[in-house]
Amino acid sequence: MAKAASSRPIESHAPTMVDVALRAGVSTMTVSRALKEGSRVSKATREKIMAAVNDLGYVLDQSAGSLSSRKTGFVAAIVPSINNSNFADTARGITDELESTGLQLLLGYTDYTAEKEERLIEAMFRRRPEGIILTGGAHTDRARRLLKSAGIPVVETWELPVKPIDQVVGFSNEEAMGLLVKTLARKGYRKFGYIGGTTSRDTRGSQRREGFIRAIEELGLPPGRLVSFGVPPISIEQGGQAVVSMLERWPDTEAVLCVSDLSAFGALMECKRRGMRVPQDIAIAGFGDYEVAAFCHPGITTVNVDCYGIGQQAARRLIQVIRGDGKRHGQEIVLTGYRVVEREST
Amino acid sequence: MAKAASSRPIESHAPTMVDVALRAGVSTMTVSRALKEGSRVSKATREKIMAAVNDLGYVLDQSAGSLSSRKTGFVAAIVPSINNSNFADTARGITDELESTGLQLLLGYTDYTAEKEERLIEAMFRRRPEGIILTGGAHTDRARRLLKSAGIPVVETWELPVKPIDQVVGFSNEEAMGLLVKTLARKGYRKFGYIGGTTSRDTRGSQRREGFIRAIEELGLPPGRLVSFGVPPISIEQGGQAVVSMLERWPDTEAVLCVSDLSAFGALMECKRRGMRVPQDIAIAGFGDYEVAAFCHPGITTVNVDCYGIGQQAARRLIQVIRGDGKRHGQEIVLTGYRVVEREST
DNA sequence: TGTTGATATGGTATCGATAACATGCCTTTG
DNA sequence: CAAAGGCATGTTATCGATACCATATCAACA
Repeated sequence: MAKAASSRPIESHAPTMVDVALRAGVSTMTVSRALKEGSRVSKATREKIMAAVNDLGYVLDQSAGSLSSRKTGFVAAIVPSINNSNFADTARGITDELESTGLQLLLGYTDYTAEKEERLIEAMFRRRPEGIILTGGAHTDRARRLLKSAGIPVVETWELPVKPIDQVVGFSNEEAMGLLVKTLARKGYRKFGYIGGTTSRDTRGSQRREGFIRAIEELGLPPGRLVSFGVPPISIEQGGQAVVSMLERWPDTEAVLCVSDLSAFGALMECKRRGMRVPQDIAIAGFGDYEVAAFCHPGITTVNVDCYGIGQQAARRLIQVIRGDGKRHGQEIVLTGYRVVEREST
Repeated sequence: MAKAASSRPIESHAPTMVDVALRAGVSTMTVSRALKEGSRVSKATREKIMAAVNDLGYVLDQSAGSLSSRKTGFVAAIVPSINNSNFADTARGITDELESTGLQLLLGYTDYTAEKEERLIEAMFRRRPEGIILTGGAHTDRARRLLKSAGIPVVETWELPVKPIDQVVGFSNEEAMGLLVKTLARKGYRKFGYIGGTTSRDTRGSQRREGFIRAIEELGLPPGRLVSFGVPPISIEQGGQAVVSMLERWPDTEAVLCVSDLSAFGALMECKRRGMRVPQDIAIAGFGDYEVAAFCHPGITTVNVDCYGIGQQAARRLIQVIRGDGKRHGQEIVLTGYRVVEREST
C-alpha cells in the first residue's frame, strides 16, 4: 500500500459542527439547536444528530458560540487566596450555585494585593465574563474604572465597602470583632491583646483590628495591646511567635484575640507548649471558625462567618441579573450573619 | 430637543478593536499587533494606539482572538476538592507557574467522584483548553476517550496510574504509606491500626490503605486493624470518631495511621480529650504534612508530599508541550519526592 | 377546500479578532 | 545608482458557532 496515499488526511482536524451536520444530513443550525437545551428539534432528528456527535466525538466549541451569541457563560471571582479555607469555602459556594446554570467560574487569587487584583480583573475581562465577584471593597482606581465601565454586575463580598461599586454581600468585620470583645468582657476579661498582620494589605484584618480598638474604648477598658506580626495572611506559626512577643511585653495579658483562627491556633499551641493553661492563665480567641478551631483541644472561641453562604448569595445575585429576572439592578446590600462561638479557650 | 433623536446611540456598545483602530488612524491589524508582545510596531504608532486604548477603556477580547488564532490560552485543571489544603497548594503551584506564560487556569472540583470528573472534562473541553491537568488515574471510560482524542497534552498527578494517558507527575501513595509503617515499626510499634474513608472514591486513600496492609504483611507484624469511617474526604471530626471506634474494638492498639493529617489531628485531639497520652498510650500519624500537623501539640508524625511542586511541575510539562519546545511528547513520568516527618506524636 | 398557525428546518450574515499574504517605503551595499 | 532586503502597515479571508429571518410541511378549523 502506498504510504499515506489514502485520500483521508493524515491528521484530521477536530470535528466541527459542519462535520456533524453533514453526517446527520441536516444544517449546522439544527445541530446547534439540538445541542442546546430548550430548543425545538424533532425527536428523530435529535437522535440522528446525537449519533453523529458520538461517532465523531464532537464537543461543542463555546468560544465560537459565545462570539456570535455574545454570551460567554463565564463568571469571574477573585479571592485573596485559595489556600485559606474561608475563601475556599466561598469559592465552593459560588461554584455550587453556578453549577445548575451552565455558567462557568473563572477563579483568581490576589495574594491580598490590590495591584494583583487589578491585573487579574483585566485578564479576566478579556474573557468577557457576564458578572464578577470580588472580595472586599479596596481596589485601585484603574480597577474601579474597569469594573464600572464593564457593564456587568459586580458583587463585592466579605466586607461592607464604604463606596460600593454595585452589589454587596457581606458583613461588618469591625462590628463582628467588636461583638467578640464585648462577649469576652462580659465574662470578666479586662486586659486584652490583639494579634494581627503588619500591613494594611488585608483590609478585613485592618477592619477587625479597628473593631477591637473601638470596642475596648467603648467599654472603658485599659487600652488594648497590639502585636503586629508578619505579612498577611498570618500563619499558624506566626500566631505562635506573636503570642510569645505579646507575653514578653505584657505578661499580664488576660485575653488574646487573633485576626484569624489560624493565628489563634498557633498561639494556643505555643502557650500549651510552654505549659500555660488555657483559659486559666490566658484566654485565646480567633476569627472565622475554621474546622481546626472546633476540634482542637481546648476548642477555640471564635466568630463564625457564613463563608459558603457568602459565595452562594453572591452567585445568586449575579445569576438573577444575568438571567434577567428583570429585578432591580440597583445597589443592593445583603448582610450575611455572623455569631460568636464560645468554646473552652476563653 | 426631540427625545433620543441624537445621532449618538443611547447605549454605545463596548468598544471593539475597530473603534480603537479608527481613533488611532490605523488598521485593526496594527492594533492587534500593538497589543501583542513581541510584534513589531513603530514606537509612534504604538503610542497612538495605547492612547486610543486608554481613552476608550478598551479591553482585548480573547474569545474572538482565540477563534482565529486557534489558541485559547486556557489550561484546565481538575482536583478532587479545593477545600483541601493539599490540593489548594497544587492549584497554586499550577497558577504560579502559568502566571508568566499568559495562560489562564480553568479550575474544577470533582468531589472525589469520577462521574463529576467526566462532566467537568466535557464542560472544560468546550472551552478548548490547550492542556489539562488531572488528579489521579481513575477516570470513566468516556472520560478516557475524551482525553485521548482531544489532541492536547494531559498530565495525571498525585498518583502513578497503572495505565497513564499521557504524562504523569506523582508518587506512589502505596510506597509512601509503606515507608511510614516501616519507620514506625523500627521504633518498636507492632500493633498497628489504620483509619480511612469507607469507599474507594478516594483512590489515593485506597492506595494508602493498600500500602499499609502490604507493609504490615512484609514486616510479619500482627494483621493491621482497619477502621473505615465516613465518606472521603474524611474530616477532623470523623477522625476523632474513628479513633474512638478503633479503641473500643482494639484497646491495645499501639499506633494509629490515618489517611490524612486532618483525620489524624481529629484522632489526636479526641485522645487528648479522653486524657490519653500521645505517644505513650497511643501513637498517631497522618499523611500530607498539613500545616496543622506541624504546629499542633504534640506535633503529628506524617508524610510530607510536595503538593506545590506537583502543581508546578505538571504545569511546566504542559507549558513545554504547548509552547512547543519540540521536546519528546511521549509518556513521561516524573516522580515527585515524599519523606516521613517524625514528630512527637509517635 | 382554503386559510391559519404551529412546528421543524435551512440560508445568510455576523460576532471580533488574527493569519497570511501584499504593499510601499527606506536603508544598505557592491 | 540599481538591486536587494528589512520593516511597518494594510487587505482579505477566515476561525466555528448562532441570531435572524425565510421557508416548508402538516394538522386543525371554518
